[in-house]
Amino acid sequence: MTARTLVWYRGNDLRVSDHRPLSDAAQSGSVVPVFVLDPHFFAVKPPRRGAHRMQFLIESLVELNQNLARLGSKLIVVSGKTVEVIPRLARQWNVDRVVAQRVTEPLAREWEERIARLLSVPLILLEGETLLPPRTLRTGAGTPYLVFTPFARAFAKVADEVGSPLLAPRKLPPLPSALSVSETLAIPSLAELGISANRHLHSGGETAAKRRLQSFLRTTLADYAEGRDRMDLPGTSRLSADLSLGTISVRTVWDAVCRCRAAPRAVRSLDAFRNELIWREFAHSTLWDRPELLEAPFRKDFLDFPWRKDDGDWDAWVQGTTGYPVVDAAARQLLTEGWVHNRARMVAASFLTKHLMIDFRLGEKHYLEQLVDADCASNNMGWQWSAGCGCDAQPYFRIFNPLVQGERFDPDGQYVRRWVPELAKLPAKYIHRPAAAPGAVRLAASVVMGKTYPEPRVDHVAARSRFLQIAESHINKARANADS
DNA sequence: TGAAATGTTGGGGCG
DNA sequence: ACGCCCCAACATTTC
Repeated sequence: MTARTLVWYRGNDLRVSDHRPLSDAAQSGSVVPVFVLDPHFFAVKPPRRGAHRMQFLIESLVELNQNLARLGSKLIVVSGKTVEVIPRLARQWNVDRVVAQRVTEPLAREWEERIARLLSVPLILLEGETLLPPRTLRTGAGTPYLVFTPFARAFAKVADEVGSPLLAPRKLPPLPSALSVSETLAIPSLAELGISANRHLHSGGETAAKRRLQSFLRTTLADYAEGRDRMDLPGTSRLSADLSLGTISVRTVWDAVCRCRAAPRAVRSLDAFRNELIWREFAHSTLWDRPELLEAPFRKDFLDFPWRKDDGDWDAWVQGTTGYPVVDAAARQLLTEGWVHNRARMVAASFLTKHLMIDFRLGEKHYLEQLVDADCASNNMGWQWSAGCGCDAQPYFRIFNPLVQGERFDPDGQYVRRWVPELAKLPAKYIHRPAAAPGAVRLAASVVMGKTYPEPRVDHVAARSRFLQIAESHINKARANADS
């Protein structure tokens, strides 16, 4: 009952509510909560996360520290390499065990293996990043699921194992007084990190996360089934960053939705949202079983795919100057807000990989750097799905028409108007296809193709048939090689 | 968690 | 009254 526990906060768990390591430690003696500010966060090598996520991280750490202080403790922030710092502190502070939340990300798993070897006390990993531990769901043959629908059915059968969220500990013991904390830092400010504050970002921290959840349940969830696809409306939960940094636990979200007393017409919406959470489970489960997916396509016939290298196309896609309004809106929203509507992510990813034929891994890396909600597993699954090479991906010949997607899911053009203001004065009829607008309409809207807004970088029909032809021939070739 | 091409059907205009 | 054409509207298939 007098054990001393180091609670190792890893960045996917920045909360005190429903935090199994913290609750577990609080029941068994003294608690030392630690977060390591690792130079890896600032490194250039993937999977680096960028400034948007760093702002959300810092805000979340500040609040985590406040919440721990309210309970009688505090967050100790130490700078250095995680794999060195945690074992050293465990030794220095003479802790009896280290407890942390399990992480899906392969690099984090490598770190925890190295740390476990260096520690002379147990490293205990507890669940919380996902609703169910990876490897819970297996097909009849004992293999991982390759298709979402059967995975979701299997999930439904054991969904009651998710359980109820834990309350935050009522009180935490103060930090042991003998503890040397000479090397601990104040949580650095953004300015100290050389990052200028971005007012477009949602605020981090546990309180903001709970507010977002409540507002979603109250105002958005009932119409989620249709609303989630509308790029121009706030029809989604906006909880992705919170789930990724763990300012709210996915179990808390799941539980809250299951407790919702839904009007009959809203049942479809509840199911649709739960389905999205199960997609997240599927992504984590898949990456857990196949960490190599961060490097290579799942489908073997996509190895050596003839992706194009074209700096001009790449820059246009990154900056939002492809001449396709929805694609450009998505690019600019990403750079500005560190968040993109899911429908726009799909259209942008499809455009990069199919119309421009650029390697999905470049897009995946760019998204990981820019997104606040940068989650390796979901990001990788999304990109491999879009490129058509993932597990349960859409077939390669399923190619989004960015114009049609815009007209269907941004019918008045408000999404485009917000992010591509040079088109704002175009009427809804032409806003998704400015190149097709009559000259007088463009003139009235002050749009000059090639001047105020770029000509479409590729022709949709031509790009579509180029991809179909190359993909089909490559896949046939790969299949023939595999047979022989 | 597509889109485009192609096929089918059925109502209405018209000779 | 009838066949013919046109063409939505919907269904199926192909990429």
